[in-house]
Amino acid sequence: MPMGWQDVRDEALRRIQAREWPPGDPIPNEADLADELGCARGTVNRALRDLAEAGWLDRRRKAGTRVRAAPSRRAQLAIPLIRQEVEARGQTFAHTVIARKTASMPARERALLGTLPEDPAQHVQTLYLADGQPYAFEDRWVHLPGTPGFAEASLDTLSPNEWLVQHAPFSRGTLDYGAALAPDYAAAHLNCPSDAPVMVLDRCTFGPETAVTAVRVIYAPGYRLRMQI
Amino acid sequence: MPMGWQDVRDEALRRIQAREWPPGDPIPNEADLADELGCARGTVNRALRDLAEAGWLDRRRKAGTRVRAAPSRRAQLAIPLIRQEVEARGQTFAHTVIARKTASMPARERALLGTLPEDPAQHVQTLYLADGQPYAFEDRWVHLPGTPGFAEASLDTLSPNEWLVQHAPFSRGTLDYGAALAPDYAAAHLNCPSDAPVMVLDRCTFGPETAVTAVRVIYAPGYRLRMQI
DNA sequence: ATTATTTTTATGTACGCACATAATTGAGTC
DNA sequence: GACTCAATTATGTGCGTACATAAAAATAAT
Repeated sequence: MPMGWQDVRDEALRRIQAREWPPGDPIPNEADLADELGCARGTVNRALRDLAEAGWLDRRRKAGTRVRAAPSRRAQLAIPLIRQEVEARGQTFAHTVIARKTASMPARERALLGTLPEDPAQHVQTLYLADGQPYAFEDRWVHLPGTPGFAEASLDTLSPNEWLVQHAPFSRGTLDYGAALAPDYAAAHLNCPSDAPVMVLDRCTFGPETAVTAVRVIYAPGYRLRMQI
Repeated sequence: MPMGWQDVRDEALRRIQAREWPPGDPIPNEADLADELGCARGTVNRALRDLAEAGWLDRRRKAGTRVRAAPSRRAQLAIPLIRQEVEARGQTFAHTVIARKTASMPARERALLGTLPEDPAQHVQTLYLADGQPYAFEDRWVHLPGTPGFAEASLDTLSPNEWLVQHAPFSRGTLDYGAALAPDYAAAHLNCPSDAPVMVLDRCTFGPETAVTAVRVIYAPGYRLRMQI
């Protein structure tokens, strides 16, 4: 029974964790390892590539493969739609569009997205509910040149979040979490005191060509962001 | 010049984003795509696997490959040592161990780690500084059976964070961020009012065999958690 | 019709080979 | 010694083939 790449991966990880391959040290090259473990170099390559992506190894052409001294492990955060987030907790999801108007984008959002003052934009405020209770308040600016159809879209069945995910191709973005006291305008909708500590998410989304949207999400008190290594 | 797997990946992503392959629909199989694009099936396989890992596609044996209707994209958060986090901002890093004593682990941490009441443990409180200013306050319980040598380790040069990363093999863990008002005991050290909103990180770490440590990190006001899609 | 069994099929993985590429090493030169 | 440039070498990638595996589809049995 030959070794699969997952077996090679597990064995290599064992040696790293057991300090047989100490931090900072180079490990044998792919050909030797393949020889030792009795598999093809391609198999070893895939296993080590996987460990490198997970942050255990540093690989450079010719320089070889080394065990990372300070393993900067990567946590993966699956970014779900708010609907999925709520429904995964077994609660019913709903949303209400509180305000929506076409206007010119404020300087802060323009700076984040790199858009022009004259670009048409739309401002949408939405409240997300879980089992009827406020879950998050969203303050969103949509860059209309990057989101054809949004200006005319009804947001009754699809939330702005969902509409954009389904209709606006997006390729990259940034997420920026912080803690703050609930701003007055959000606290009113979230049904919480305005001095409650809340998580605030600033998110920018870009399509392959142009900016899509800048959002500030203010989560209700008690929200937690969970992820795994 | 033949297509590399990254080219295939880009072309497939373009078709997804251009709705040539609409959400929910199956895409051509690997063999046909390879034929069409003029490359080997392995190349297509790697490209599509990559897109599946990034959340764009759903793949199942025999069922084929489909475009995800609701792309649950994944953000990657590189979890750095606090030292690296500080130094990356161009500030000097320092730490102070405020308290350290061997004691039995409280029920809350025991529940998180799944350890026994009689297991020896150590409690360490540390203040992390950036340019001399408080950066984060850490309240840590270390499970000694999973961290041989820690009980006797000096924490003068290496912070608990660094010591554990370098000496204790860890394989998986959980991260849990939330917002809270700075607790009194932390506010005193962080030099901030006790009603300031702060980010709180609860982190559990497990080695291949046994639990390693449970930490609560209270970041100074203004801390932001950044990541990218 | 329903259930059990076989066939089919798309993806998953492995192998061996070849060549590309980057970066270190070392030789040669001033 | 410092610099230039070529040889070396470990990883990165691609191809064609082969077989494994899971699950859908088709067939046979009840």
